[in-house]
Amino acid sequence: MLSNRPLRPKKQMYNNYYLVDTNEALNKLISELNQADAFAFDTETTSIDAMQAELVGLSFSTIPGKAYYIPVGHESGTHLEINSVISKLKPLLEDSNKGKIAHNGKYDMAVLANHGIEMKNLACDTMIAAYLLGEKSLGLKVLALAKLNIEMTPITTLIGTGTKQLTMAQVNIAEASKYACADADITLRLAQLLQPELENQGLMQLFTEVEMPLVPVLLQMEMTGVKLNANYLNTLSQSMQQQVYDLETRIYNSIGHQFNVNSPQQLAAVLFDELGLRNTKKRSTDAKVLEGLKGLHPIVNFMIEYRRLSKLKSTYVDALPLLINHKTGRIHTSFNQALTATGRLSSNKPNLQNIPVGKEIRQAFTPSKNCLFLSADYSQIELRIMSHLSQDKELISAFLNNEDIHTQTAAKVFGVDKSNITADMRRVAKVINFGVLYGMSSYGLEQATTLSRKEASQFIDTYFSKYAGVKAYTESTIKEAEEKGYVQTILGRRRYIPGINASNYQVKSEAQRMAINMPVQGTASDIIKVAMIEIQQKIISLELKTRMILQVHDELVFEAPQNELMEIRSIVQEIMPSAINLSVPIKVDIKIGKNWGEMELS
DNA sequence: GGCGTCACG
DNA sequence: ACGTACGTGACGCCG
Repeated sequence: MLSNRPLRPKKQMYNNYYLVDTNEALNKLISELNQADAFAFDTETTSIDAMQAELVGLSFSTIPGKAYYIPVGHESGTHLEINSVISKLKPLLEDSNKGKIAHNGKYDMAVLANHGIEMKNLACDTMIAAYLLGEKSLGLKVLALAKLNIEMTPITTLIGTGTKQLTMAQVNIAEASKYACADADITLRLAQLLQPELENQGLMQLFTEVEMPLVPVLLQMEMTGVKLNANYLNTLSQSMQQQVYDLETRIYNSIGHQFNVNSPQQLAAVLFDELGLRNTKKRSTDAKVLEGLKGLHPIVNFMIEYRRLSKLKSTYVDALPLLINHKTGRIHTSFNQALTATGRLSSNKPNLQNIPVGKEIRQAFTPSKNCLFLSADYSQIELRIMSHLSQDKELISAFLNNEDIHTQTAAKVFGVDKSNITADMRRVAKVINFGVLYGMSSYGLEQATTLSRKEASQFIDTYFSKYAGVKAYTESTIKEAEEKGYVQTILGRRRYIPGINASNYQVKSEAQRMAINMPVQGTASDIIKVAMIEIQQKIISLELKTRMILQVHDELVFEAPQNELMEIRSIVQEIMPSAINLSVPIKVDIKIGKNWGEMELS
């Protein structure tokens, strides 16, 4: 297949790039920045990790094709002294009337924060703009080629690769200057190109009122971090190590030889070939398969427990303490705002959005001295959103009347009065309610319950006859996707669904499920993002010491001094439910605790 | 670097 | 008849 890339030649980088290494030149640049409404900038540093990065230089651009580089941290060559540069730039960067344009501005803001600059007014982050526009690759260099047809020099040309890789501080100033100026220049040009596209696609409000104001909120959360009780985890690790060792021994004894218990392939050989245990379809050894093999051989229960323990130990108990920052003594996750297909955030290094529920691990997360944790989570937010988007009468009335939604669904699909719903019936109904959000199939429902395919199929039919609005909504959403090629949230966030008109059944079905789920999951994300921005504004305006520290999709966790607890509780209880108006009330549950593992409703 | 597995919402 | 639940990130194995 031929490349989609335009055949016209790459544009030449005609440009005026200037090195700023005298006070005169710096003053001239500052006056130019002062006269501009907005400017693009970029930082050069010694590390991709903002918490470790040392500032090497800054580049600025106010006019396409023209840029300046201020070296401040090169190991050789002469340049201005870093602190004098910082103090001269600080007023401009902290001026909230001066718009800043950057590519992944959260990173640059973190670097500046480490030099005492609290940057204000990130007006356009080109990485996030590209994300909202559905660009597949968000790197500056790739976007420059794709959107501007400009081929930029990769950083490896300057610093090399592998173990011999240099840092920017070791690159000579003239080379670094050209590179850094191009970054600021291209960022500015991209902003000028992408902003009209946002406008055309109805994404500008989402961009300027949600995504851009969210950046400093996330930065604050990342920089604050969270305290971790490493001593506790280290002790826990030792006792887990003993248990893991004991389980390994029992596993080997049960079959008479050793093997690598961590190898699914070797385990499959033991279970299916050697022991001849029931071998359904593939050679999967996942938890569900093991669950089905229970009682057939002693190894099965040992393996189930071994998997649980080794997962907790390797992923959390052992890994988390290693990520404690030596300067702050806390762990600092990184939130990715431009990754998911639905608009959710993601969290990495470490991922604090998948810490196991329950006391054992979570109690290791503790508040600072004299503080408590307060967590606030949206109750059944996605079903409430489904009721709003679908305008289904029965779903809406359930939430308006504060009914137990799973009990109501159970009553409808089982055809039984609410007073006669058993725990089992409610459990099935809960799975069905979730299934609706995912574009459920009879097979999916069968797998998630003990129902047969036929029963599952009947329940789905009954569900859609009782909640006709939901059925109509899923059908119209799929239709919209087929016609437009994308679906959207309440704030206009889009997800393009390329497979929606595919002839392949499987591709098409997957696309349909994505189309059904994204507006729901994405709207939940819109709502919590708005709430985060408003809560943070309130915290700042009231000069509270409370800090927002985590977001786990439908939950916010705060660290609050004892004497601010009641105030932050009422702020959160005021703002979260009213962040975006739906056709149904939004409910928020608040818990307070002395660690993340022992939170109690408040 | 892809795959299987499993932690979360 | 088709053959799956939606969205993530981290770990260990294997090649």
